[in-house]
Amino acid sequence: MKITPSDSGPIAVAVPGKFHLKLHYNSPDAVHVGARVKVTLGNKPLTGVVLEHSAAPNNVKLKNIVEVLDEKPLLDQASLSLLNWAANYYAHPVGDCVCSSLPTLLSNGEPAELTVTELYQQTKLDADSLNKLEQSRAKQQTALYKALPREGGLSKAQIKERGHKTTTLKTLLEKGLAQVVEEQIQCPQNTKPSAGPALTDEQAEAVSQINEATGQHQCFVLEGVTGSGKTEVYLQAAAHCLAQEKSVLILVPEIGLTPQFLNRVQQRLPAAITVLHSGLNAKDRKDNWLFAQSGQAKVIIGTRSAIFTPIPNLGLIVVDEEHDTAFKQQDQMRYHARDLAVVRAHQAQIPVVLGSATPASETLANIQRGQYKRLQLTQRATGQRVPSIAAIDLRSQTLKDYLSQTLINKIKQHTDAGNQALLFLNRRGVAPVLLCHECGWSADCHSCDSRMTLHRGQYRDMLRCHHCDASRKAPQQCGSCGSSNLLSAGAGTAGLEETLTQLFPDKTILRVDRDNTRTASALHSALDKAAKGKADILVGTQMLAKGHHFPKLTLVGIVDADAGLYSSDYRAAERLAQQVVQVAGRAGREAPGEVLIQTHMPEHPVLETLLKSGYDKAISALLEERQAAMMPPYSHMALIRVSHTRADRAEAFARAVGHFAGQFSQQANIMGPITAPMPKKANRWHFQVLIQTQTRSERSQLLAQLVPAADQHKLASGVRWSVDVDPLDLF
DNA sequence: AGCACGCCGACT
DNA sequence: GTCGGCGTGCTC
Repeated sequence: MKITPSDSGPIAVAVPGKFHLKLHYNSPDAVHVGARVKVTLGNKPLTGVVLEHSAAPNNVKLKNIVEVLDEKPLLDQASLSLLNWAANYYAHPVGDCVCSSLPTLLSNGEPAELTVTELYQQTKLDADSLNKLEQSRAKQQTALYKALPREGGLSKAQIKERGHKTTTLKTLLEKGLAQVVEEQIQCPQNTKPSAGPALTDEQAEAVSQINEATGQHQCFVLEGVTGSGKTEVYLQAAAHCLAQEKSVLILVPEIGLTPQFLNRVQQRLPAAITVLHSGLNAKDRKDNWLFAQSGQAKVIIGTRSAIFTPIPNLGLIVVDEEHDTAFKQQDQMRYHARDLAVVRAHQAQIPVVLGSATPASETLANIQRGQYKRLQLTQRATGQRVPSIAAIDLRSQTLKDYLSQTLINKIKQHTDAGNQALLFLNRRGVAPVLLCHECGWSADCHSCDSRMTLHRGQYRDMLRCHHCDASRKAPQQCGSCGSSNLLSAGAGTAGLEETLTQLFPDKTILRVDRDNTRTASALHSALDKAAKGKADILVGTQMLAKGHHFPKLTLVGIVDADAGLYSSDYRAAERLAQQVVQVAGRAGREAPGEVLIQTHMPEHPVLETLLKSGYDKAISALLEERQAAMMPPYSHMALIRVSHTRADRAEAFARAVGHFAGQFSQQANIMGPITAPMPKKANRWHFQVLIQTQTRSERSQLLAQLVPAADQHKLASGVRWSVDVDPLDLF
């Protein structure tokens, strides 16, 4: 590892907050780059991180730092390089980026030390006393005495775990048979890993390719259908990495939703393993982070923020379910952890594995460009059949709250056979679109090549274009066939649960979505119920598509595919394709399954290709469309969102942002300002400006000038604004 | 981002 | 006469 010189004198310090220029201080004492220092900003005491030893800028008198908090660097060069790269790419202040990468307790300035706990160990006994104890009637005390180690010790929790009573411990302590030692807690070590199954040929090939890349940069895309054993490939590659004395970082979308993944890694790898996610309390988070930072933990499993963790001797990064949008941070610095994983692996010259059954379009584009190497797992390791997928043409069918008779009959058939049906609602983040029930026509913008979204009004519904801000009254008749039977896709499914209850009075219906399962425990108990087959019909959103096993599930109905196919959001079709394949993976784990997709547009190219030729071909078709339209990943976007309590102020600032953007780049395509899809939210008015460039460097140069300029603008006061580089949604 | 400084309306 | 509204500008 590179040794950072410790030096006194002027230093650049990362501090939290919106400072686009680096702040400098003077350090009378020697201090390492990456160490924390206590400084005062204005008259506020703050904890900062030393970014570099550098010459003082002109015309500023440097303050002295108050105190050096870390004798050794807390962040290593690898983490600082990544944070620097990210700050630049995502146009976010470095200081804020660096400080918020630390666990709160450490960014608050607490010492970088592991929590000290009390451990209990046995006291040495001479042969006589030991004999006496063993002969006595105190069986529980004897058992506990023998269970306690002589060196190190067990925590109270571990003692309880092993079935001893705390009162027994108390007695042992009183009798002087046990004693307390205080020690820093240690990263749990898996000493007896269980063996994994034999690999299929495809899995073995994938593992060997990853292993061959040890010590050099290569990005692999592990593409495998649900049940094809991607996890097994990660585990074997990780084991190989560990055998080379190197550490492994595994990123997962949400730890809470995949406890079985965590358990499996913990049981299988012969290493000290730690986890990093937002569900941990502050203390655990700090300890686990320090396990990783100190090199004690060799396997780090974490959610997106774990990408910034310093890990000495990192040898491999795995990103599981790489297509998952949870990897994109949606506030502060809007980074994508998968993309940063690739950057980090490149900087460290190590392999990275992106795993998914449905790789994101940009990932497939990178394969096509020859940037990433594809590893495919085509067979289900368990040998089950992949469920059949078909579309139901809704045009002119009688609908009962968006349910077709075809689907209702199928639900009856499957549940009567004692199996489960899952009805999937694709509502999240989808703006409703007006479409004709008779012919499938939809309302398009007259001046753009995009779908208009439907806004429910008090007197008359309005159509609005997200791209050019044009709006007009919603028509009463279809623009193609003249029918007055118009529907709003993406809405109108609210009563679905109720309708099902009426249709199937003798069946148990379970609804799982964010509205009725806010907490993790509520979700778990619901999923548990579902998995045990205690519900006949499941109704749910997103969360049901992820990682859970429902053994009795044989029918999946995608109720409202139109919301994805007709959406004005250019990514909606991709998301629908992913959801279809992901939910299909839930069906037929034991019995053969079937997936039915309700739509007014069965001839939609993405859907048709998906059903006929599979996911990859569907995304390829989609990528061709994007290339023709110069949409990402063939161009590069940055979305600037602006809000203010006053609409005129928000719009004026957004206009200024657009002007700056035009000034700083002649080539960039600047769209807006337009009103956001929800113009007034929480008493603030929202506007946005979309910037599109040919190259990434053009965009980052533009943003590097734009951000500080806009920040210093007169109109900036009272404005909240953010930059979203590579936005997932354009609203 | 905070936070102080500063200049104009409704209260003891 | 002041208390406090938030507009403006600075923080190494």
